[in-house]
Amino acid sequence: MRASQFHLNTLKEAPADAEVVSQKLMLRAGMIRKVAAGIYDYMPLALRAIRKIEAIIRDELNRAGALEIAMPLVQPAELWQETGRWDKMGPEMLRLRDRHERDFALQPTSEEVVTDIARQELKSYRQLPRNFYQIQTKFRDERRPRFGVMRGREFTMKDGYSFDRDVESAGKSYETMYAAYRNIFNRIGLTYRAVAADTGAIGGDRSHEFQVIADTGEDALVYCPHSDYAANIELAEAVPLLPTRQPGSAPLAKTATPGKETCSDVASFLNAPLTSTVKSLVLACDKTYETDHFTITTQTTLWLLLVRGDHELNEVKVSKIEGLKAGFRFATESEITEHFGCKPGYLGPISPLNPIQVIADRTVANMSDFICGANEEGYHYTGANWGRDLPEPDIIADIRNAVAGDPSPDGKGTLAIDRGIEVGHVFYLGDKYSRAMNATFLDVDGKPRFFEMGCYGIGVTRILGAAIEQNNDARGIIWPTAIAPFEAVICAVGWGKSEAVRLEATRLYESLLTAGVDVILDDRDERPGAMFADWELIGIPHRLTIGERGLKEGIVEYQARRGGSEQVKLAPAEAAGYLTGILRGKRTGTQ
RNA sequence: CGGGGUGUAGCGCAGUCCGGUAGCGCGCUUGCUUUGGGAGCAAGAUGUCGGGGGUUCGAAUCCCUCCACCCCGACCA
Repeated sequence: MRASQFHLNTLKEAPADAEVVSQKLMLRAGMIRKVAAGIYDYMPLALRAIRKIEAIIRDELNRAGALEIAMPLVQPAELWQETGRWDKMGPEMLRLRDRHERDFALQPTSEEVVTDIARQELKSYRQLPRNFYQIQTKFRDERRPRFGVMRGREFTMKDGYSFDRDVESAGKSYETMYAAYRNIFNRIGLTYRAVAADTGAIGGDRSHEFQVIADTGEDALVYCPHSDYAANIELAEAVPLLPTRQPGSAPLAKTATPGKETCSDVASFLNAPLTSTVKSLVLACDKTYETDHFTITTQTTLWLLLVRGDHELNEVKVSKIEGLKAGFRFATESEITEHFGCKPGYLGPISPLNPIQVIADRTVANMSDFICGANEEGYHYTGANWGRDLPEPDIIADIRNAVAGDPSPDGKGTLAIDRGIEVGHVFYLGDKYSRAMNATFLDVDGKPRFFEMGCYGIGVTRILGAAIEQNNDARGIIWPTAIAPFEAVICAVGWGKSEAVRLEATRLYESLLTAGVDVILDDRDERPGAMFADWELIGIPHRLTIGERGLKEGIVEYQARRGGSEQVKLAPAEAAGYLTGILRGKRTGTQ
């Protein structure tokens, strides 16, 4: 490709509404254009990177035995009604009507359609296992699209689905996909971590997220540097920090703490460690039922949850506790005042105005001589002890977020936390969809059985954003070579006036093309500063510069985008070989 | 959806309080000079001032209304 025939449109300033670095750089590099909230044009540079990502995904999935298909973007309501998701999905699913007033949805995912394929196409256990995937546009009408392509409404996703005859075989399909995902992300060349993830209503332990490590990531990843333990913080077990309860020695004392409403304020006011305080959080569960045909009554139950003062409540863990599974919210201030006889900031488990179910974190349950609110404005208790000063908690459970420094649940060291961007997810579905849609095959005994399913997603366009979030500097993007819009650029300095530069640059360009290098020749006759700034912003990983000045000394210069300003001086005849050597080394090195 | 904010040239912004010829920088066009880190000079082109309604002799500016976009808020690739 010659730059004079390509479409480049770089900006010195990013549009004001761009927030994260990947969005700013993609807009400045002219890769994307915003058409509406969360909806973008992908210009030639971006599409080249997307196609490379897709090619790697196809290659690895095909190698792993998956089969590419294409399912419709516009899907009939009937299929979604079969699984009940037509009602469950809510406004995130964009619905539309055709001219006959029939309901359709723009697909946010394709479990229903692919299960419909399976129940019609897969009739015998002899056809199993089978794995279908597609790379296709998805639409999710996010409440708040943001971060450019990282959380768009329209995006490209690879979604795949496996069908197996039993749980054991489905486990193998899952492992095969997990391994394929590792190969895919290794080849793409980003630093990532595969972490155990929440399985929601399905249960079991077969759900892993592939997270690109970046400080700007929305997810927290808990891992053990000394073992292979790694989990999303939503799931990661937070072990009790006190092995057993020590008997308390301090007397219970009500202490004035005027105006001190947070644990850290109370701790510093009382000159006590934050770890000796207990944080009280009040949740409410609303249960609605019809008392008769005309009246709907709401019954609200309040729960008091206790975590240590320096810990945070984990709402995903809470949602798995019996009695809170149906859903919960934070109690309102008036509900709290009514129940505790005191405003938030001074709440505690000792003698609330009305009795309440108490759920203590496992660490809290072993604390002694702790500090908690006295249910009286301006006062806290010190020296509180379970059993002696208040009843044992009704429920003891892991309800806090793990924090860096916690012991690893596998006992092999101490946990650390990274932030990550979720770019892939493998998930065991079981027979949730096959059962709902009556999708069966005939097993070896001649009896119909439900398919055991798995689903596997990769956010193709999100990978672009994640790659940039992870790899950028003050000058712009730094693409991993495997997904760069071009592997290399030749900057021809003085193209317009120097015959020697034109000849040498063209010769080098041709020999790189012959060697199979994806190279762009910058023949725009721009000033060198402008060329360098453009390609550094765009993030092309390898650059060769040819100018009259260098040619007089018999050299062209090589410079890597990453790694500062060191230039390698090369004889023009050896430049192509030098670059292909680097690229070949890279290619084998990352696999 | 709730709260906050912004809409003026392709991009970044000023002008709005206090109504009176629509501006600046970047980019774009033409010419000359320049040519190894976003060139200089000169001459240009580009706006329904987000839309609609109102007040006024006169509205980017004041009033009403609608819209779009952004930011902050616990289901997600």
